[in-house]
Amino acid sequence: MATRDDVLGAALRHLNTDATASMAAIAEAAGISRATLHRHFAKREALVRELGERSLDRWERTQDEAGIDAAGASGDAERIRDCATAMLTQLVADADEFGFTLVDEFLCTEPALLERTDRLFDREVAFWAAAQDAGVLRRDVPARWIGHAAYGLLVASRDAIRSGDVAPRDLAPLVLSTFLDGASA
Amino acid sequence: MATRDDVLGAALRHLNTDATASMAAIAEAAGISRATLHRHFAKREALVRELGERSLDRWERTQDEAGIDAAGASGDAERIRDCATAMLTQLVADADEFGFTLVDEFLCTEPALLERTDRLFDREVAFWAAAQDAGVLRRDVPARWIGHAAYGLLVASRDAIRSGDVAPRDLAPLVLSTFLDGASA
DNA sequence: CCCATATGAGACATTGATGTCTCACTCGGC
DNA sequence: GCCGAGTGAGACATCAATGTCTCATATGGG
Repeated sequence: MATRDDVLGAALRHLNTDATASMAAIAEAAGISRATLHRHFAKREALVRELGERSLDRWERTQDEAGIDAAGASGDAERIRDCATAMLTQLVADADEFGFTLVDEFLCTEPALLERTDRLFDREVAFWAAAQDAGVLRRDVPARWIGHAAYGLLVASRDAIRSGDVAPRDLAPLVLSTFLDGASA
Repeated sequence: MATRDDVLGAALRHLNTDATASMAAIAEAAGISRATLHRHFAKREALVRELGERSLDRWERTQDEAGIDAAGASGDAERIRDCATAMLTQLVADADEFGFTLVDEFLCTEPALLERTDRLFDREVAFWAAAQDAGVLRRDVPARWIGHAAYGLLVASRDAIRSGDVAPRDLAPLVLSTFLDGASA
């Protein structure tokens, strides 16, 4: 018997390959009937919203485990650099796992999720600002732009994996190094 | 009387704010009736596909006008750097105008468009590879990754504009400088 | 002024997905 | 062996969007 979490996992994997999949397709991918899927999640919205929540849970956990608040507050350059490295490395893995939530249309119209996204983004931006203050990141660009750039590189990393251009294993250092040092020689 | 191009333009602008807009919504945004919209584009697919084509036209034109083939073949570092700057600056504007085509689900499932996208991407990657050979870009990352990273930063630029975090006018230098030099101090 | 063309309004059939419900089955524990 | 919770299969109503069609209108050129 498939547990709710199993179903959620299968749905996530399938939506990662086709973000517009119908309930029927999701059920089939999860190896259960459409009726059973509806017993777990009354409406498609509820399923997708829950995946969105989990994605944000993961993002928040990644921020927590990297300790961005404490690291930012410390003002210690070395510590901030390590923290950024740890967080981005984990975020690359998260982006791979939660792929479709990065760009999903529906999730961008869900006020509750949107607000939480903003909160997490702001938290991250505060960290980038602290990194600027500590001399780890350049000060001549807005901290919010740095946040967007990091997001963009995560989208790029997902794309690189999907198109088979980069092995998942090599990706994190690539993203990290591009984020910090750019593409210039 | 709204010309076909007017309709296409209005559709593009509206789809940039809501990529899942119905034909009814698009018609209303274009200031015409649903019937007239259907006279211009028999099916929604046809409308979106044409916008995809135009987006690729623009991408190709931007590559052409920047002269990436000749610049790449020249092997001249200065020339390549200027070319990259010109192209990326234009691509930021293109990404703003053609926004939704960057991430649209449907366009990613249309074989014809997909193939053309690949061709243009490959062409650009060849230019990045030439930039590596000329010592303009670092050689320790795959050229294809550089291509993905550039794409990711375009997504980021669109995001930054939409969320109002960066003025459109400031965006190009920001993207360019982040692409080349990264976020590091 | 008249006519041809393009349009708007709206009816209509179709389609695909959604969400609800029933009924029969099966498998595991008692 | 029996019972009950969970399941699958499938019927069913609903809904939103699509695409087609008709007809009345207006608008602009000749």
